Amino acid sequence: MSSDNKIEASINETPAAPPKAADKILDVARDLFYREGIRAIGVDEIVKRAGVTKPSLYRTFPSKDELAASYLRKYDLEFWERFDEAVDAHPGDPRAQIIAFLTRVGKRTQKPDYRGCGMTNAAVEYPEHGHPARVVSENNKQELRRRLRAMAVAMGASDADTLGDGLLLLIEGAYISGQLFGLGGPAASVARNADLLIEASLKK
Amino acid sequence: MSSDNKIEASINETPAAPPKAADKILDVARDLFYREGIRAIGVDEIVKRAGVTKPSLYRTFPSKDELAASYLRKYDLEFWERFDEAVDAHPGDPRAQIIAFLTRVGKRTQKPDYRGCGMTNAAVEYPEHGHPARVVSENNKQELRRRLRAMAVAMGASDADTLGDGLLLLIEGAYISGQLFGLGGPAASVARNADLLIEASLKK
DNA sequence: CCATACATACGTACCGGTCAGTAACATTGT
DNA sequence: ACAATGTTACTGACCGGTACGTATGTATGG
Repeated sequence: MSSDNKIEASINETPAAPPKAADKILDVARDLFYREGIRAIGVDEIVKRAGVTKPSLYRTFPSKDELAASYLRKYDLEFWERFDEAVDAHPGDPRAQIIAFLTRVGKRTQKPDYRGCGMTNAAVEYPEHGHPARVVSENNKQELRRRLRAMAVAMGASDADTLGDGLLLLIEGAYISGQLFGLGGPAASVARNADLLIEASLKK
Repeated sequence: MSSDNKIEASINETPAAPPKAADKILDVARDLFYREGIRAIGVDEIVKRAGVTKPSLYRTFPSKDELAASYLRKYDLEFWERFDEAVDAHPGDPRAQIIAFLTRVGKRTQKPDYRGCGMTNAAVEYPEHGHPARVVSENNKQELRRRLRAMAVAMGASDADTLGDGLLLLIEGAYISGQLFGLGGPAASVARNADLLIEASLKK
Protein backbone atom coordinates (compact mmCIF):
# COMPACT_ATOMS: atom_id res chain seq x y z
CA MET A 1 0.00 0.00 0.00
CA SER A 2 3.03 2.19 0.05
CA SER A 3 3.56 3.21 -3.58
CA ASP A 4 0.08 2.79 -4.97
CA ASN A 5 -0.76 5.56 -7.36
CA LYS A 6 -4.25 6.39 -8.55
CA ILE A 7 -4.13 4.13 -11.55
CA GLU A 8 -2.94 0.95 -9.85
CA ALA A 9 -5.31 1.43 -6.97
CA SER A 10 -8.29 0.74 -9.18
CA ILE A 11 -6.98 -2.61 -10.42
CA ASN A 12 -5.86 -3.84 -7.01
CA GLU A 13 -7.99 -4.57 -3.96
CA THR A 14 -11.53 -5.11 -5.25
CA PRO A 15 -11.31 -7.34 -8.29
CA ALA A 16 -14.50 -6.12 -9.92
CA ALA A 17 -16.36 -2.81 -9.75
CA PRO A 18 -13.84 -0.27 -10.92
CA PRO A 19 -15.30 3.21 -11.04
CA LYS A 20 -17.66 3.60 -13.95
CA ALA A 21 -16.60 7.11 -14.90
CA ALA A 22 -12.97 6.09 -15.32
CA ASP A 23 -13.97 3.41 -17.81
CA LYS A 24 -15.96 5.80 -19.91
CA ILE A 25 -13.08 8.26 -19.83
CA LEU A 26 -10.56 5.65 -20.92
CA ASP A 27 -12.82 4.42 -23.70
CA VAL A 28 -13.31 7.90 -25.08
CA ALA A 29 -9.64 8.72 -24.65
CA ARG A 30 -8.67 5.59 -26.54
CA ASP A 31 -10.89 6.54 -29.42
CA LEU A 32 -9.95 10.21 -29.64
CA PHE A 33 -6.23 9.80 -28.91
CA TYR A 34 -5.91 7.14 -31.57
CA ARG A 35 -7.88 8.94 -34.25
CA GLU A 36 -6.75 12.51 -33.76
CA GLY A 37 -3.54 12.24 -31.79
CA ILE A 38 -2.84 12.84 -28.12
CA ARG A 39 -1.60 16.41 -28.35
CA ALA A 40 -4.56 17.34 -30.53
CA ILE A 41 -7.14 16.34 -27.92
CA GLY A 42 -7.73 18.33 -24.76
CA VAL A 43 -9.03 16.90 -21.51
CA ASP A 44 -12.12 19.08 -21.77
CA GLU A 45 -13.20 17.34 -24.94
CA ILE A 46 -12.60 13.93 -23.43
CA VAL A 47 -14.76 14.55 -20.37
CA LYS A 48 -17.40 16.22 -22.50
CA ARG A 49 -17.72 13.25 -24.84
CA ALA A 50 -17.55 10.80 -21.96
CA GLY A 51 -20.41 12.60 -20.26
CA VAL A 52 -18.43 13.13 -17.09
CA THR A 53 -16.64 16.04 -15.48
CA LYS A 54 -13.03 17.00 -15.18
CA PRO A 55 -12.61 16.22 -11.47
CA SER A 56 -13.71 12.67 -12.24
CA LEU A 57 -10.87 12.37 -14.68
CA TYR A 58 -8.30 13.66 -12.23
CA ARG A 59 -9.58 11.46 -9.41
CA THR A 60 -8.50 8.41 -11.38
CA PHE A 61 -5.69 9.68 -13.60
CA PRO A 62 -2.99 11.87 -12.07
CA SER A 63 -2.45 13.83 -15.28
CA LYS A 64 -3.20 13.90 -18.97
CA ASP A 65 0.17 12.31 -19.63
CA GLU A 66 -0.74 9.41 -17.37
CA LEU A 67 -4.11 9.08 -19.06
CA ALA A 68 -2.25 8.83 -22.35
CA ALA A 69 -0.02 6.14 -20.85
CA SER A 70 -3.11 4.26 -19.66
CA TYR A 71 -4.57 4.46 -23.15
CA LEU A 72 -1.38 2.93 -24.51
CA ARG A 73 -1.35 0.17 -21.91
CA LYS A 74 -4.83 -0.74 -23.05
CA TYR A 75 -3.66 -0.55 -26.65
CA ASP A 76 -0.74 -2.80 -25.75
CA LEU A 77 -3.06 -5.50 -24.47
CA GLU A 78 -5.20 -5.40 -27.57
CA PHE A 79 -2.11 -5.49 -29.76
CA TRP A 80 -0.78 -8.69 -28.24
CA GLU A 81 -4.20 -10.24 -28.49
CA ARG A 82 -4.15 -9.67 -32.25
CA PHE A 83 -0.57 -10.84 -32.49
CA ASP A 84 -1.12 -14.02 -30.50
CA GLU A 85 -4.23 -14.77 -32.48
CA ALA A 86 -2.10 -15.07 -35.60
CA VAL A 87 0.52 -17.04 -33.69
CA ASP A 88 -1.98 -19.49 -32.22
CA ALA A 89 -3.52 -20.08 -35.64
CA HIS A 90 -0.29 -21.69 -36.86
CA PRO A 91 1.33 -23.58 -34.00
CA GLY A 92 4.96 -24.45 -34.59
CA ASP A 93 5.09 -22.58 -37.90
CA PRO A 94 6.62 -19.15 -37.24
CA ARG A 95 6.70 -18.26 -40.91
CA ALA A 96 2.98 -18.85 -41.29
CA GLN A 97 2.42 -16.96 -38.03
CA ILE A 98 4.13 -13.80 -39.17
CA ILE A 99 2.54 -13.95 -42.61
CA ALA A 100 -0.90 -14.38 -41.05
CA PHE A 101 -0.29 -11.39 -38.80
CA LEU A 102 0.97 -9.25 -41.65
CA THR A 103 -1.88 -10.22 -43.91
CA ARG A 104 -4.26 -8.82 -41.34
CA VAL A 105 -2.16 -5.71 -40.84
CA GLY A 106 -2.11 -5.18 -44.58
CA LYS A 107 -5.87 -5.45 -44.72
CA ARG A 108 -6.41 -3.05 -41.86
CA THR A 109 -4.14 -0.46 -43.48
CA GLN A 110 -6.52 -0.33 -46.42
CA LYS A 111 -9.49 0.73 -44.34
CA PRO A 112 -10.43 4.34 -45.04
CA ASP A 113 -9.85 5.77 -41.56
CA TYR A 114 -6.74 3.80 -40.72
CA ARG A 115 -4.48 5.74 -38.42
CA GLY A 116 -1.49 3.43 -37.98
CA CYS A 117 -0.19 2.12 -34.67
CA GLY A 118 -1.11 4.07 -31.57
CA MET A 119 2.24 3.19 -30.02
CA THR A 120 4.25 4.41 -32.97
CA ASN A 121 2.21 7.59 -33.26
CA ALA A 122 2.64 8.36 -29.57
CA ALA A 123 6.40 8.00 -29.83
CA VAL A 124 6.40 10.48 -32.70
CA GLU A 125 4.27 12.90 -30.72
CA TYR A 126 6.45 12.66 -27.62
CA PRO A 127 10.13 12.49 -28.54
CA GLU A 128 11.19 13.42 -25.03
CA HIS A 129 12.83 10.55 -23.21
CA GLY A 130 11.02 9.34 -20.13
CA HIS A 131 7.61 10.69 -21.06
CA PRO A 132 5.01 8.28 -19.60
CA ALA A 133 3.38 7.63 -22.95
CA ARG A 134 6.69 7.12 -24.71
CA VAL A 135 7.89 4.63 -22.11
CA VAL A 136 4.90 2.37 -22.76
CA SER A 137 5.46 2.65 -26.49
CA GLU A 138 9.17 1.85 -26.28
CA ASN A 139 8.56 -1.20 -24.13
CA ASN A 140 5.97 -2.51 -26.57
CA LYS A 141 8.34 -2.11 -29.50
CA GLN A 142 11.25 -3.72 -27.72
CA GLU A 143 9.12 -6.73 -26.88
CA LEU A 144 7.93 -6.92 -30.47
CA ARG A 145 11.52 -6.85 -31.67
CA ARG A 146 12.44 -9.61 -29.25
CA ARG A 147 9.62 -11.83 -30.45
CA LEU A 148 10.29 -11.21 -34.14
CA ARG A 149 13.93 -12.10 -33.69
CA ALA A 150 12.95 -15.25 -31.82
CA MET A 151 10.62 -16.21 -34.64
CA ALA A 152 13.42 -15.64 -37.14
CA VAL A 153 15.59 -18.01 -35.15
CA ALA A 154 12.81 -20.59 -35.15
CA MET A 155 12.54 -20.22 -38.92
CA GLY A 156 16.17 -21.19 -39.20
CA ALA A 157 17.32 -17.95 -40.79
CA SER A 158 21.02 -17.71 -41.45
CA ASP A 159 21.10 -14.23 -39.92
CA ALA A 160 18.12 -14.28 -37.61
CA ASP A 161 18.63 -10.86 -36.04
CA THR A 162 18.74 -9.20 -39.43
CA LEU A 163 15.59 -10.97 -40.57
CA GLY A 164 13.75 -10.17 -37.35
CA ASP A 165 14.74 -6.53 -37.67
CA GLY A 166 13.80 -6.52 -41.34
CA LEU A 167 10.33 -7.75 -40.48
CA LEU A 168 10.03 -5.03 -37.86
CA LEU A 169 11.00 -2.42 -40.44
CA LEU A 170 8.33 -3.72 -42.81
CA ILE A 171 5.72 -3.65 -40.04
CA GLU A 172 6.51 -0.11 -38.96
CA GLY A 173 6.61 0.93 -42.58
CA ALA A 174 3.15 -0.54 -43.07
CA TYR A 175 1.79 1.31 -40.04
CA ILE A 176 3.10 4.63 -41.29
CA SER A 177 2.42 4.34 -45.00
CA GLY A 178 -1.00 2.96 -44.21
CA GLN A 179 -2.00 6.28 -42.76
CA LEU A 180 0.03 8.29 -45.26
CA PHE A 181 -1.25 6.76 -48.50
CA GLY A 182 -4.59 5.31 -47.52
CA LEU A 183 -6.28 3.00 -49.94
CA GLY A 184 -4.04 1.57 -52.63
CA GLY A 185 -0.90 2.45 -50.72
CA PRO A 186 2.26 0.39 -50.36
CA ALA A 187 1.19 -1.10 -47.04
CA ALA A 188 -1.08 -3.50 -48.91
CA SER A 189 2.00 -5.43 -50.04
CA VAL A 190 3.56 -5.86 -46.61
CA ALA A 191 2.79 -9.59 -46.34
CA ARG A 192 4.12 -10.35 -49.80
CA ASN A 193 7.30 -8.39 -49.19
CA ALA A 194 7.77 -10.08 -45.84
CA ASP A 195 7.45 -13.44 -47.54
CA LEU A 196 10.05 -12.49 -50.10
CA LEU A 197 12.38 -11.28 -47.38
CA ILE A 198 11.94 -14.48 -45.41
CA GLU A 199 12.53 -16.58 -48.50
CA ALA A 200 15.76 -14.70 -49.21
CA SER A 201 16.89 -15.02 -45.59
CA LEU A 202 16.44 -18.77 -45.41
CA LYS A 203 18.60 -19.60 -48.40
CA LYS A 204 22.13 -19.16 -47.17
CA MET B 1 -0.24 39.77 -59.25
CA SER B 2 -3.67 38.42 -58.62
CA SER B 3 -3.28 35.39 -56.40
CA ASP B 4 0.07 36.07 -54.75
CA ASN B 5 0.07 35.10 -51.13
CA LYS B 6 2.61 36.26 -48.58
CA ILE B 7 4.94 33.36 -49.08
CA GLU B 8 5.20 33.46 -52.84
CA ALA B 9 5.48 37.21 -52.88
CA SER B 10 8.93 37.06 -51.34
CA ILE B 11 10.31 34.78 -54.04
CA ASN B 12 8.80 36.62 -56.96
CA GLU B 13 9.47 40.14 -58.18
CA THR B 14 12.81 41.17 -56.68
CA PRO B 15 15.11 38.19 -57.12
CA ALA B 16 17.20 38.79 -54.02
CA ALA B 17 16.56 40.45 -50.64
CA PRO B 18 13.77 38.60 -48.91
CA PRO B 19 13.22 40.01 -45.42
CA LYS B 20 15.97 38.98 -43.05
CA ALA B 21 13.63 38.18 -40.16
CA ALA B 22 11.72 35.60 -42.21
CA ASP B 23 14.92 33.67 -42.87
CA LYS B 24 15.83 33.51 -39.23
CA ILE B 25 12.30 32.42 -38.38
CA LEU B 26 12.33 29.63 -40.94
CA ASP B 27 15.73 28.42 -39.78
CA VAL B 28 14.66 28.29 -36.16
CA ALA B 29 11.31 26.72 -37.08
CA ARG B 30 13.04 24.03 -39.08
CA ASP B 31 15.23 23.15 -36.13
CA LEU B 32 12.55 23.20 -33.44
CA PHE B 33 9.77 21.61 -35.50
CA TYR B 34 12.01 18.75 -36.51
CA ARG B 35 13.46 18.06 -33.08
CA GLU B 36 10.44 18.58 -30.87
CA GLY B 37 7.49 18.31 -33.21
CA ILE B 38 5.27 20.97 -34.73
CA ARG B 39 2.43 20.84 -32.22
CA ALA B 40 4.90 20.91 -29.35
CA ILE B 41 6.39 24.25 -30.40
CA GLY B 42 4.54 27.54 -30.07
CA VAL B 43 5.10 30.55 -32.25
CA ASP B 44 6.24 32.50 -29.20
CA GLU B 45 9.20 30.23 -28.72
CA ILE B 46 10.11 30.41 -32.38
CA VAL B 47 10.20 34.18 -32.52
CA LYS B 48 11.99 34.32 -29.17
CA ARG B 49 14.80 32.03 -30.34
CA ALA B 50 14.96 33.78 -33.69
CA GLY B 51 15.41 37.10 -31.93
CA VAL B 52 12.45 38.65 -33.70
CA THR B 53 8.85 39.44 -32.83
CA LYS B 54 5.56 37.81 -33.63
CA PRO B 55 4.29 40.35 -36.15
CA SER B 56 7.43 39.71 -38.18
CA LEU B 57 6.41 36.08 -38.39
CA TYR B 58 2.87 36.85 -39.48
CA ARG B 59 3.99 39.39 -42.07
CA THR B 60 5.68 36.61 -44.01
CA PHE B 61 3.72 33.52 -43.02
CA PRO B 62 -0.08 33.68 -42.98
CA SER B 63 -0.39 31.24 -40.09
CA LYS B 64 1.53 28.73 -38.00
CA ASP B 65 0.18 25.98 -40.25
CA GLU B 66 1.63 27.70 -43.28
CA LEU B 67 4.93 28.18 -41.48
CA ALA B 68 4.93 24.44 -40.84
CA ALA B 69 4.24 23.85 -44.53
CA SER B 70 7.14 26.13 -45.44
CA TYR B 71 9.40 24.20 -43.09
CA LEU B 72 8.39 21.01 -44.89
CA ARG B 73 8.96 22.51 -48.32
CA LYS B 74 12.47 23.35 -47.21
CA TYR B 75 12.82 19.85 -45.82
CA ASP B 76 11.59 18.46 -49.13
CA LEU B 77 14.35 20.25 -51.02
CA GLU B 78 17.02 18.93 -48.69
CA PHE B 79 15.59 15.45 -48.90
CA TRP B 80 15.83 15.26 -52.67
CA GLU B 81 19.34 16.65 -52.52
CA ARG B 82 20.37 13.72 -50.35
CA PHE B 83 18.45 11.29 -52.52
CA ASP B 84 19.91 12.53 -55.78
CA GLU B 85 23.35 12.53 -54.30
CA ALA B 86 23.11 8.77 -53.89
CA VAL B 87 21.56 8.43 -57.34
CA ASP B 88 24.25 10.50 -59.05
CA ALA B 89 26.97 8.49 -57.34
CA HIS B 90 25.96 5.38 -59.27
CA PRO B 91 24.75 6.37 -62.75
CA GLY B 92 22.77 3.70 -64.52
CA ASP B 93 22.84 1.35 -61.52
CA PRO B 94 19.55 1.73 -59.62
CA ARG B 95 20.34 -1.08 -57.24
CA ALA B 96 23.56 0.58 -56.15
CA GLN B 97 21.72 3.89 -55.94
CA ILE B 98 19.11 2.68 -53.51
CA ILE B 99 21.65 0.78 -51.43
CA ALA B 100 23.84 3.86 -51.23
CA PHE B 101 20.89 5.95 -50.11
CA LEU B 102 19.82 3.40 -47.52
CA THR B 103 23.33 2.97 -46.19
CA ARG B 104 23.35 6.66 -45.37
CA VAL B 105 19.86 6.54 -43.89
CA GLY B 106 20.92 3.61 -41.75
CA LYS B 107 23.92 5.55 -40.49
CA ARG B 108 21.90 8.63 -39.71
CA THR B 109 19.37 6.61 -37.71
CA GLN B 110 22.15 5.62 -35.35
CA LYS B 111 23.00 9.17 -34.37
CA PRO B 112 21.92 9.88 -30.80
CA ASP B 113 19.41 12.64 -31.49
CA TYR B 114 17.90 11.15 -34.63
CA ARG B 115 14.28 12.15 -34.99
CA GLY B 116 13.20 10.35 -38.14
CA CYS B 117 11.73 12.00 -41.22
CA GLY B 118 10.18 15.42 -40.77
CA MET B 119 7.62 14.60 -43.44
CA THR B 120 6.54 11.37 -41.84
CA ASN B 121 6.37 12.92 -38.39
CA ALA B 122 4.26 15.81 -39.65
CA ALA B 123 1.77 13.42 -41.22
CA VAL B 124 1.45 11.64 -37.90
CA GLU B 125 0.94 14.92 -36.08
CA TYR B 126 -1.69 16.13 -38.55
CA PRO B 127 -4.00 13.30 -39.61
CA GLU B 128 -6.60 15.73 -40.91
CA HIS B 129 -6.89 15.67 -44.68
CA GLY B 130 -6.01 18.91 -46.39
CA HIS B 131 -3.90 20.34 -43.61
CA PRO B 132 -1.18 22.47 -45.27
CA ALA B 133 1.66 20.56 -43.62
CA ARG B 134 0.13 17.19 -44.44
CA VAL B 135 -0.31 18.09 -48.09
CA VAL B 136 3.40 18.77 -48.48
CA SER B 137 4.21 15.53 -46.73
CA GLU B 138 1.85 13.46 -48.85
CA ASN B 139 3.20 14.89 -52.07
CA ASN B 140 6.73 14.11 -51.02
CA LYS B 141 5.86 10.51 -50.21
CA GLN B 142 3.95 9.98 -53.41
CA GLU B 143 6.88 11.21 -55.43
CA LEU B 144 9.20 8.97 -53.45
CA ARG B 145 6.97 6.01 -54.17
CA ARG B 146 6.92 6.86 -57.86
CA ARG B 147 10.69 7.03 -58.03
CA LEU B 148 11.22 3.82 -56.08
CA ARG B 149 8.87 1.95 -58.36
CA ALA B 150 10.65 3.37 -61.38
CA MET B 151 13.96 2.19 -59.97
CA ALA B 152 12.49 -1.25 -59.38
CA VAL B 153 11.47 -1.36 -63.03
CA ALA B 154 14.97 -0.34 -64.06
CA MET B 155 16.38 -3.15 -61.92
CA GLY B 156 14.33 -5.61 -63.91
CA ALA B 157 12.25 -6.86 -61.01
CA SER B 158 9.62 -9.41 -61.90
CA ASP B 159 7.05 -7.51 -59.82
CA ALA B 160 8.41 -3.98 -59.82
CA ASP B 161 5.54 -2.32 -58.01
CA THR B 162 5.81 -4.74 -55.13
CA LEU B 163 9.55 -4.27 -54.85
CA GLY B 164 9.26 -0.49 -55.02
CA ASP B 165 6.63 -0.54 -52.31
CA GLY B 166 8.68 -2.97 -50.24
CA LEU B 167 11.61 -0.60 -50.36
CA LEU B 168 9.34 2.24 -49.28
CA LEU B 169 8.12 0.18 -46.33
CA LEU B 170 11.69 -0.50 -45.29
CA ILE B 171 12.56 3.19 -45.56
CA GLU B 172 9.59 4.35 -43.51
CA GLY B 173 10.30 1.61 -41.02
CA ALA B 174 13.86 2.85 -40.70
CA TYR B 175 12.71 6.42 -40.10
CA ILE B 176 10.35 5.37 -37.36
CA SER B 177 12.39 2.72 -35.60
CA GLY B 178 15.41 4.98 -35.80
CA GLN B 179 13.75 7.41 -33.43
CA LEU B 180 12.06 4.67 -31.41
CA PHE B 181 15.05 2.46 -30.65
CA GLY B 182 17.97 4.82 -31.04
CA LEU B 183 21.44 3.33 -31.14
CA GLY B 184 21.57 -0.39 -31.87
CA GLY B 185 18.04 -0.41 -33.22
CA PRO B 186 16.70 -2.33 -36.22
CA ALA B 187 17.11 0.63 -38.57
CA ALA B 188 20.82 -0.10 -38.76
CA SER B 189 20.06 -3.12 -40.94
CA VAL B 190 17.85 -1.33 -43.45
CA ALA B 191 20.40 -1.47 -46.29
CA ARG B 192 21.13 -5.15 -45.78
CA ASN B 193 17.44 -6.02 -45.68
CA ALA B 194 16.80 -3.96 -48.77
CA ASP B 195 19.56 -5.83 -50.56
CA LEU B 196 18.04 -9.15 -49.58
CA LEU B 197 14.63 -8.02 -50.76
CA ILE B 198 16.01 -6.84 -54.08
CA GLU B 199 17.90 -10.08 -54.54
CA ALA B 200 14.72 -12.09 -53.91
CA SER B 201 12.73 -9.87 -56.28
CA LEU B 202 15.11 -10.24 -59.21
CA LYS B 203 15.11 -14.02 -59.31
CA LYS B 204 11.82 -14.94 -60.90
C1' DC C 1 19.77 70.70 -52.14
C1' DC C 2 16.72 69.69 -49.29
C1' DA C 3 11.96 68.51 -47.74
C1' DT C 4 8.27 65.76 -48.21
C1' DA C 5 6.10 61.29 -49.19
C1' DC C 6 5.98 56.62 -49.37
C1' DA C 7 7.38 51.74 -48.80
C1' DT C 8 9.74 48.48 -46.14
C1' DA C 9 10.83 46.23 -41.99
C1' DC C 10 10.33 45.77 -37.27
C1' DG C 11 8.62 46.37 -32.28
C1' DT C 12 5.15 47.15 -28.12
C1' DA C 13 1.26 45.79 -26.26
C1' DC C 14 -2.66 43.52 -26.39
C1' DC C 15 -6.79 40.30 -27.75
C1' DG C 16 -10.05 36.40 -26.68
C1' DG C 17 -9.73 31.64 -26.23
C1' DT C 18 -7.99 27.33 -24.63
C1' DC C 19 -4.76 24.64 -22.05
C1' DA C 20 -4.07 21.34 -17.90
C1' DG C 21 -5.26 21.18 -13.34
C1' DT C 22 -7.74 22.26 -8.65
C1' DA C 23 -10.65 23.81 -4.54
C1' DA C 24 -14.92 23.44 -2.19
C1' DC C 25 -19.16 21.60 -1.88
C1' DA C 26 -23.54 19.05 -3.26
C1' DT C 27 -25.71 14.71 -4.65
C1' DT C 28 -26.47 10.03 -5.17
C1' DG C 29 -26.68 4.97 -4.31
C1' DT C 30 -25.48 1.10 -1.28
C1' DA D 1 -21.57 5.98 6.88
C1' DC D 2 -19.22 6.02 3.03
C1' DA D 3 -17.54 5.97 -1.46
C1' DA D 4 -18.16 7.57 -6.13
C1' DT D 5 -19.62 11.12 -8.91
C1' DG D 6 -21.39 15.65 -10.16
C1' DT D 7 -21.42 20.96 -9.88
C1' DT D 8 -19.44 25.27 -10.18
C1' DA D 9 -16.00 28.22 -10.38
C1' DC D 10 -11.52 29.24 -10.62
C1' DT D 11 -6.25 29.53 -11.63
C1' DG D 12 -2.04 30.88 -14.21
C1' DA D 13 0.11 29.82 -18.25
C1' DC D 14 0.09 29.57 -22.93
C1' DC D 15 -2.14 29.49 -27.50
C1' DG D 16 -2.42 31.66 -32.31
C1' DG D 17 -3.19 36.06 -34.07
C1' DT D 18 -3.55 41.33 -34.54
C1' DA D 19 -4.09 46.64 -34.03
C1' DC D 20 -1.15 50.15 -34.05
C1' DG D 21 2.97 52.86 -33.63
C1' DT D 22 8.05 53.46 -35.05
C1' DA D 23 12.54 53.56 -37.36
C1' DT D 24 14.96 53.79 -41.79
C1' DG D 25 15.98 54.19 -46.47
C1' DT D 26 14.86 56.00 -50.83
C1' DA D 27 12.76 58.37 -54.49
C1' DT D 28 10.64 62.44 -56.01
C1' DG D 29 9.36 67.39 -56.52
C1' DG D 30 10.14 72.35 -55.74
